Amino acid sequence: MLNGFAKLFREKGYEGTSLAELAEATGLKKASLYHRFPKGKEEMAKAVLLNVNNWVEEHVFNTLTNELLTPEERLKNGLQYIKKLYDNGNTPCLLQAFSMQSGINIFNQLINDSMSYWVDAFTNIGLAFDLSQSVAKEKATQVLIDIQGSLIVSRGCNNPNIFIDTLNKIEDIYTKK
Amino acid sequence: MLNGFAKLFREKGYEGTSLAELAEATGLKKASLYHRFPKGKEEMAKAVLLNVNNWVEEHVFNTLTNELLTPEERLKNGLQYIKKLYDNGNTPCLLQAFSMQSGINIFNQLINDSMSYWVDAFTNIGLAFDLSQSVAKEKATQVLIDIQGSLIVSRGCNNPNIFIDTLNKIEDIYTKK
DNA sequence: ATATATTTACCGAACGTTCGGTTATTAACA
DNA sequence: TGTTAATAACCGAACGTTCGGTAAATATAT
Repeated sequence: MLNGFAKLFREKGYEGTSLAELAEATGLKKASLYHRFPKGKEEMAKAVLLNVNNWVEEHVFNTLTNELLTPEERLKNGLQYIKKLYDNGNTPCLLQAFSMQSGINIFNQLINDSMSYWVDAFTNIGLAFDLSQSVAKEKATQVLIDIQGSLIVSRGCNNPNIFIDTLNKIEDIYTKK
Repeated sequence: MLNGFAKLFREKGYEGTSLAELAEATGLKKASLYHRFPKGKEEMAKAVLLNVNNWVEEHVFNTLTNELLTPEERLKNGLQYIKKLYDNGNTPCLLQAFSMQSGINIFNQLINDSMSYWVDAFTNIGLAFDLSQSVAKEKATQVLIDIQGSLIVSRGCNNPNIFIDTLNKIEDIYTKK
């Protein structure tokens, strides 16, 4: 159910997704959604965002910090999950979709937290590669930029390879040099 | 007038911007907009996109290819215009705002062309730095990714410095190493 | 120069549609 | 039977758009 919502929100944004569409995606009727989400559309969007965050924590973050693996393995596996998250570059980022809308909006805090979370995750892997805290954070920020930017440029240029190539390059950022 | 539209579209997206807001931004009434833009909202959005493209061509592209300047000067000045275009990282990118909406939308072709245009512009400066065509294009794509990504991450982290730092780093990509 | 015709710019009001959200009723199930 | 889930019907408000008509500006003709 939340996955169906996510697909809509990612591709159409918050304002661009109507309750009619959200209802159709679930098979339920519009009114029935208010039984599950009494606070309406905003609650649905937040639920989706939290759900994605949980997936990211479970898969990406837990992988990047899994001390049973070597740093190289953590990074490689973590990036695989990211590739999956964005469907090889064919799926827009939910954070983008929600941050681009309505000027100062309701999701700002959640988005801010989520981004910090991503930075933390990659700072962690940087530390595993024996980088200093400051360098690790610098690289982590660049990884975020690369992911977000390549998603946009991939889509804008109709070329998912740009996203794939970027993920490969991220691996090099840590392992080579 | 188009600048007022641009501000709205950039911050609220296409669907998120209403005709009432567009009218208010001009001082005209809603109905009057249809005198200037008979095809309505879509025509307004396209006019804004073309207007921005013209600005970019006039300032960014012309600077990057100005043979009266050294490659270093072209790059430095071009980046200055980009900094201005995005108001030091405080203004979202119109291409992002339009590409993120409505699934497969009406602007896809225009967005695709605009992105190619940016890649061309930076491929050009790469060639001025004596890079091969393929390496120049590779670097140009990365510049696009850096700009688009840093705009998103800057905003997401409430830290415009991320955008500024990225522009500085782009200069290094060409001038150092 | 003056009066007339034509075009341009603008606006109030209303259009049909869709928006997010609510209420009253029915169906399902314990 | 009593509680929960789902729905049909409906709401006011806002959406993008259209239209009839007015005022201002421009062109034409005398």
